[in-house]
Amino acid sequence: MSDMIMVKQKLVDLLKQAAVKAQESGKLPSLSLPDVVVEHPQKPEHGDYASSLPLKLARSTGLSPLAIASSIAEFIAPTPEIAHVAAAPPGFINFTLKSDWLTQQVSYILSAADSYGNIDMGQGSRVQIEFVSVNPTGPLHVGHGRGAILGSALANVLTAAGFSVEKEYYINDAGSQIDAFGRSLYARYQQSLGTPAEMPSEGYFGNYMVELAKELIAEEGDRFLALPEPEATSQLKQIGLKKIMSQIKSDLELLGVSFDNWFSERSLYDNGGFKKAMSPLHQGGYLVEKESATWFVSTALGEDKDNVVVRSDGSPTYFAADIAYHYNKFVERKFDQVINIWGADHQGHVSRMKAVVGALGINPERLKIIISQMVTLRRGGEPVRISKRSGELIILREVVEEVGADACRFFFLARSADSQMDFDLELAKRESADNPVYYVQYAYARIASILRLARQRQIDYHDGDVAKLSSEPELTLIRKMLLLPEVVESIAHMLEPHHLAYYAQELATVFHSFYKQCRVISEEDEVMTKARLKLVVAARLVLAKTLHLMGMTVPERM
RNA sequence: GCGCCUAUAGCUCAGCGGACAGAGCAUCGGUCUUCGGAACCGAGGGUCGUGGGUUCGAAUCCCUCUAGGCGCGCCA
Repeated sequence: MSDMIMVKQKLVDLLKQAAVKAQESGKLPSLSLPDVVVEHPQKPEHGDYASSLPLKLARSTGLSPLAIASSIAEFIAPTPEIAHVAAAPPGFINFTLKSDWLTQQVSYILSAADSYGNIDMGQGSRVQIEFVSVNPTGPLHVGHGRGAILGSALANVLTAAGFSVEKEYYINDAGSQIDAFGRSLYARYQQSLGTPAEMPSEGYFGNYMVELAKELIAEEGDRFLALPEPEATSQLKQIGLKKIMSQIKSDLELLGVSFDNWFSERSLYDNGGFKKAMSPLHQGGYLVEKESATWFVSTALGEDKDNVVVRSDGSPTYFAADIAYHYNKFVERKFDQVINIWGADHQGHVSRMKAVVGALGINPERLKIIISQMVTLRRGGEPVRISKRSGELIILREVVEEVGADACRFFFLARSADSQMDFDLELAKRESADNPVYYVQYAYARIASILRLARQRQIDYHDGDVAKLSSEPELTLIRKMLLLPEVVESIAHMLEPHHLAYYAQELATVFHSFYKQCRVISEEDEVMTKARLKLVVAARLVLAKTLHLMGMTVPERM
């Protein structure tokens, strides 16, 4: 529960009520109201909130927008938050918040503490967010890092928005690519032991496979050479998978990304989940036999082609597994909402996945798929090929170790998922001092430093009077702090965590500006010192919350 | 050929139906006796890729075209 975010909602309600009263009084014709939208005006002189409702009503009523604005404004009931309401040309209604209400919010933030910014939008409904889910056939690369950061930040925000969130990694431990991985590993194993062996054409040629083979030799010796090939391949595959997975796990940990659940694709076949999921599709007539394979007739649902579910050799496709997996998410585990974060190369699967979810009798609206566009990696302006199969791949770990997890997180979060981005390692290192990460974290370190001084001087400010905060830099800072719940709400609604990075930067700017203009600890003015210390503590809370939502650290010093 | 994403200030990007289009970096010019200058203040810089349309109102919605990226397997 948050008073702040309620202000916006409260204004919407006030506007609706005022419009109805205006209608009852005859000043407005009785028509059904459009959606009432309240937003933040760009210009401060237009107040804290504004609505263009009168402009929207102008056409249907035939009245001038400004006249409508005046009529409605007249009926806005007084509230403790609002200083004044104004009708402004061409037809806006502007609201300005009361200064004393604003300053009072500092106390509110202090009492809310870590929970400030949390809202009850989700009301505990269950959301599963599945991300990364990279095939365990090689290390993570930078693009995977983008999805990882996106997913974990989004999970943080959704949690703050009152959803019950579960983060999941889907392990593709079945299928032909995993078999190719096993055969590749076997070949490298043999080669390392001096036995000539040929890599499969669909194999994994990265150097990490050679290293993996050597590691296995060091740990297990040459005992697999004695086994028949299928047995050796199968055993090596299992051991290799485990090793790669633990590598992936530790790479993610380095980035500060964790999961609640690691879901094995193979388990869908082992426990009958696959068969269960197919049955509603059979019953719905969505599966047909064609060319001795089983197809999902997505064309019947408006797709441009059908998709094979079971191959002519009887083995299920990746798509089939995905169907079973989503059946498991929605039907077995009963998530209210499922969010998948996929790379741009999976974009073509979005519509058929939604189609199949619909065919399973689940409202496709409950499945949200976020596509994160490609990251192209550069070094000194030169593009670096990112391919699991090239020997020269730049792995995520390397990047994180070079620029740091915080910088990675901020950088990846600072742009929307659907824009592709270039990431130049040289640039990131060379310009690290200008990195916005430091700007934002510096604001936090400054706050920490002020509070250290206060502690050192043993200033007791618990009785500080926030009502003394009245200057423009102070109120500007408070206004910005009050936006956090709205940012959380907006991100939870749009599933666009990049707004966090912008908000963090704005908050830091406003704080730096306040700091420059308002001396906090002053020997002459004890009253002001105490009031401002309260403000600073509140600012620390808000900044820390923002950075934590981004998954970043808060440095006491830097 | 079809589908998805992108095109906004010199650069990197926000804004996605409302009031003169914003930020960071870069450029130029200012601010330092006290809490951390990794700071602050200010200036210049944009016919929002093109051409249509819808609307009282479009960077924002629809269509055309152009350019770039990614997909379109009985791979995953």
